[in-house]
Amino acid sequence: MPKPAHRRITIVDVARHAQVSTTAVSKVLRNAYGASPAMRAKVQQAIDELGYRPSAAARGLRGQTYTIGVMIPELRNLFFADILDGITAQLGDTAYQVLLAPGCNGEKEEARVIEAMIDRSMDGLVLIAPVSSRTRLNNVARSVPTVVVGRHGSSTAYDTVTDDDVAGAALVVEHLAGLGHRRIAHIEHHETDPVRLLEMPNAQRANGYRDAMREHGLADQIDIASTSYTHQGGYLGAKQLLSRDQRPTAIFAGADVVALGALEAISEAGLSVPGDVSVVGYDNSALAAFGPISLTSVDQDGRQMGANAARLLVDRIADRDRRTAHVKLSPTLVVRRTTAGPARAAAPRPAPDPAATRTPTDG
Amino acid sequence: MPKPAHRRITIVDVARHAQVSTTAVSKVLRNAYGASPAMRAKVQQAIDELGYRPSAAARGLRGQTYTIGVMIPELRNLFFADILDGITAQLGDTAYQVLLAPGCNGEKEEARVIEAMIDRSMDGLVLIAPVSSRTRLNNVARSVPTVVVGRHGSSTAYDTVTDDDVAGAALVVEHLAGLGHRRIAHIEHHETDPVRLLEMPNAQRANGYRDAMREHGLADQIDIASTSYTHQGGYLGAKQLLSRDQRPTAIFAGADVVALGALEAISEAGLSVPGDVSVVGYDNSALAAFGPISLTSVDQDGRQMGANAARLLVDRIADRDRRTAHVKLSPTLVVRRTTAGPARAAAPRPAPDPAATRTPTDG
DNA sequence: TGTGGCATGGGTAACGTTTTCCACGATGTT
DNA sequence: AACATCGTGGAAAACGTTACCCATGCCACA
Repeated sequence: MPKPAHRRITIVDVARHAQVSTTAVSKVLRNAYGASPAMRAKVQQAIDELGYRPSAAARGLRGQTYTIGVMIPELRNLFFADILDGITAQLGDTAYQVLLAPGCNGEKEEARVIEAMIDRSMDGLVLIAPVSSRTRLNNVARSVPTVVVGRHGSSTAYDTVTDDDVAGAALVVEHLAGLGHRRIAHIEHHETDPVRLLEMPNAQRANGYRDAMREHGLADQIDIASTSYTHQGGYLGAKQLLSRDQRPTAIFAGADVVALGALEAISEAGLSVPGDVSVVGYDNSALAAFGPISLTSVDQDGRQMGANAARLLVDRIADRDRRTAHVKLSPTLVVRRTTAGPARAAAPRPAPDPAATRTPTDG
Repeated sequence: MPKPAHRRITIVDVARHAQVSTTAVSKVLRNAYGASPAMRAKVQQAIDELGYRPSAAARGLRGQTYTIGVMIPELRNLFFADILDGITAQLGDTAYQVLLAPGCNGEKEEARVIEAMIDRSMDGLVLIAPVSSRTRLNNVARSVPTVVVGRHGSSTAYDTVTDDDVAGAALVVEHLAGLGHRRIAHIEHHETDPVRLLEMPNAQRANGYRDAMREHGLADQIDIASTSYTHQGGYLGAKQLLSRDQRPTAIFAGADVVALGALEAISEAGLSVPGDVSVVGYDNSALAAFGPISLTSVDQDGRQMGANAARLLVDRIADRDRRTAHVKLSPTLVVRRTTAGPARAAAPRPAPDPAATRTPTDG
């Protein structure tokens, strides 16, 4: 044979080969009710012998596509990659296939991508840190099962999975205050939109910072540089903070990249870390764990968030009318080498290597 | 209106609303031949008024799905993200939507993912650094237009886009030899499979290294540590190389992560970079560019590779029988602060601040 | 007045699955 | 014995789009 340009095997071929109806084959494929064990075996054998694979396009026309779409705003963000790992791990033994839609930074792009996923009749959507309006999200959720990850604010249309950013910020303040710091500053991502001010993690972190400062009797020390969650934002924010009359002894950056920018500004100012200034990040990304950087950071078990999202989504696909659920996970603080007691502190402790330092190999 | 639970608008609705046939609407949708400008306008208006969006599932059953699948073996690899950016940028103004399939490290996983994409009747596939056998790739390419990125070896069934890894390795050796180095060692990703030995970039880099060393009259200095392209691989490889009787004055790591591992091993051995040992990476990832690391590295324009891949794929979708094309791009070397002349060279330079120490320096 | 080509529009049969409904025999119940 | 029930299997109608082919009207040309 030269090149048969194989016509794809269809359910009809399988049915003929097993000498049953296509209905029967379909039932076996979907584990549906109404097929005896004998039938199941017979059909399964035909499927295996012919190497049959169902066409998702055809399935989508009537039933499910067994496809779950995940929207990721930024592929380079390692935290998002962790979430994705959690999703795929949770979905590993199911029939669902995960597909990612890349390149959706900005509301317009995001809308386009979500539409594209709906057009492709995906069975469910996981939206990671979406920026769309609440109304829009509700509309989306009404037309397809949806789980929103990393955005606060509960809805009756979609499930959510978040990390407790307020608690994360509190962990940071607590850690620093426990080390003896009082002038603890924060670099936040500037936000004006009133809804986002409530729902976006960055705003929650800033709120958590304020609350925790007050709780530790440091209300008068609250000092926030409002820039953006970028390397440059960290650099500029730290510069701003360091130029204060009384400069902070500790900086809580709202994200790891921000902390890296801050580190550069601090070093540029001729100061040392953690000798003169302690620095804490957020996300516990691979960068934070990297030996030479060794950044104290808040860890948000991304894998578990992803796993929860996947579980909720599969549940909702099975029962579209169940009540919405809102999972909030607790972060932990990973102490590394960018935090220590303030220079002017009483106890002249020899800076001990914190327990969280890692061997070079598990970076 | 309470909650209509909107039935999706179909092509029939549009046809009725515009008072034409579904065939006409379909022609307008696909920019197909046989529709007058007047017809186009009328139908387009109906589409806009009704907010109609075609169902990809239904389309896939007869024609195209306007979906392009990209297989990425490792999301965390920033170089792959660049490639993806190039693909989406090139496809930006077309009707195609890019979808990513994650979690395909390993031959088995890769096969599963590729099958999944074919099942979903994608119009074309971009496979980034696939590990499947040549036969398998050919089979895939026979059933769907395919472009393979980052794997050498030409095929008559699929197009390829690669970076010239041999040239890249030569750039490194040239740079180091130009600085006066003679003992230039290499850390490679171990490979035994004969096909991969020819086709995989890592093998090509090792070959390029050997060739370049010979060309520079350094054949007797060839020294390779065979580990893996991971952080740990770099750490162990460097440890191995540093324990040689005559230790190398320069290490060419086959990838940036490998270089980072090597940096840790070097620092652990009490040596400085680039004072005692120069280090070069490959990929010019964001990590390499990061100020405190500032790693000299080979840059492979990932965006351009992606753009080329997308262009080739769209071409092939349009004409499945055209000859296969094989694009090979040239890398460049980005010199940063991890390379300098060898310590025993003539000039008694004061040891500069090695980039690998923890204190952040600049941007 | 035919004849052929071209531009335009539509009718209809796919495409491969799932869903809905019905038939049939076996079994249990009154 | 008559009647409901259950378990199993199949026929046929969707699902929304595109491909294929034909009908029509118009024009140019012999």
